[in-house]
Amino acid sequence: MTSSITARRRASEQRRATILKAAAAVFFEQGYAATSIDAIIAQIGGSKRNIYNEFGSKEGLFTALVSEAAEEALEALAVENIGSRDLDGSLSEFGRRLLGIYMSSTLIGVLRTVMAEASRFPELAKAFYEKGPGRTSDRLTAVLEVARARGEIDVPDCRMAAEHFVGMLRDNLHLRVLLGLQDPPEAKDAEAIVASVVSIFLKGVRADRTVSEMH
Amino acid sequence: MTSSITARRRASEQRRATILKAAAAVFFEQGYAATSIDAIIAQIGGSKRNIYNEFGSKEGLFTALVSEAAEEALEALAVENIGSRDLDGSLSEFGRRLLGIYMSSTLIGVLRTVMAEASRFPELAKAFYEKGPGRTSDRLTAVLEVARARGEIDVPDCRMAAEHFVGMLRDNLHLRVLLGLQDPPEAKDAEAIVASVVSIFLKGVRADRTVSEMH
DNA sequence: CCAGTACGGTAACTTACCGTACCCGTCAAT
DNA sequence: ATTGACGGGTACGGTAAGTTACCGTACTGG
Repeated sequence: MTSSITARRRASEQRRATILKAAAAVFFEQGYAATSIDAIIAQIGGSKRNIYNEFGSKEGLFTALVSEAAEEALEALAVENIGSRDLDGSLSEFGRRLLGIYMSSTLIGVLRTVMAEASRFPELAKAFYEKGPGRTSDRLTAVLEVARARGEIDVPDCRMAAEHFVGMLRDNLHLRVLLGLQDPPEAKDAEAIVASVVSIFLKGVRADRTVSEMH
Repeated sequence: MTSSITARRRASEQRRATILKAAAAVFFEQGYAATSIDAIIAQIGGSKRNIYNEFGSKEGLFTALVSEAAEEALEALAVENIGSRDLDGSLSEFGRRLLGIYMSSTLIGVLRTVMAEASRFPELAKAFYEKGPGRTSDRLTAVLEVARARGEIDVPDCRMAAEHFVGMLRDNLHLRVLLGLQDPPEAKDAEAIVASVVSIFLKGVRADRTVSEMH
């Protein structure tokens, strides 16, 4: 009895996941308006009732897709506290994760569609920003403020510096990937990028030796 | 006789410009697929024959729009050589212009649509990148290499550093503007951002004093 | 074994829109 | 003044797509 109920629920979740996967492939490739429900169904079989029963409408499917994809991609950031080590280690770890996420095909697709549909789904854009890049900014700002309090760095505005740091990771390479002109970098190249970013940034914000030697 | 011909040509160019302006408003707001020719005509009056006579098709109108809008926005970068001053001045000037362009409503719209439609119009994405961000990278890389040859800076990879620099200008603030969550910064705030970026970057890449004092 | 229900497939309905054709007014040249 | 070309407005063909009505089916509970 209950087993059949849970079996049904499992099947339903399975269907839901299948739909979302196919929807991601089409929405993230073609954009919202150019994507047809038929195109999604053509990938997974079945009929449109599947989608309308589960998500109610095209908008419902799209918002569910973006929310869940963003959530999934971004949760890698939220797991544990990163600011516990020294600044170099924190920034490196931060950068590694951030770059990996930004270069993931999921987040590339989310970025493309969320930017494109920002005027049609403003609340989606807001939710995405706050859960992802906004939270990242907050976290990194806090890390920098601790370092500033310890006299390790010397910047007038930690938030601005934090935003510059994440910007360095979304540089022209990231833009080329977004534009489909290049594949995401291999792990080795990504590591080199993070090292370069952290090196320049750290040297750029570090307090002068005279100051850091004061304590 | 000839006066009427030139008058006609002027009128034609006027019409073309009017169409492009209205097309920009709609395409950049709604995206390619969601934009209807009727919506563009509704803004400027006239009939669709205007558009089809001038641009042939919806695709033709779109590619013409993106090409010309990008060209217009990006030509501010190409005017004169920037690397003639000292590095600080060059980077500041570079940053000022770049930030102004990236925050302009025109380029915000171009970025949104070019990213979204990259899979449908790959050659458009390529042309945009090469004329804009790619050229910027090249230019800045050259500036940095000159500075490195003079021993002013010390970085392993000037191109990578250049890309990081432009990335710093496209930080989370730029993302918020792209997502429609915030208006572009006022001139005063933009100046502060550029100053912060140049300060951190310059300090981050500057050669150690022991090295720069060697000559 | 039977009634009820919920789900899935077919297909139709309605709308939107690209691209084109037609009709009419306007304006210029002879 | 007449004629002809051009452009505005409208309507239409064809197609594509979002959404829903209808119906069969399979599974739940007694």
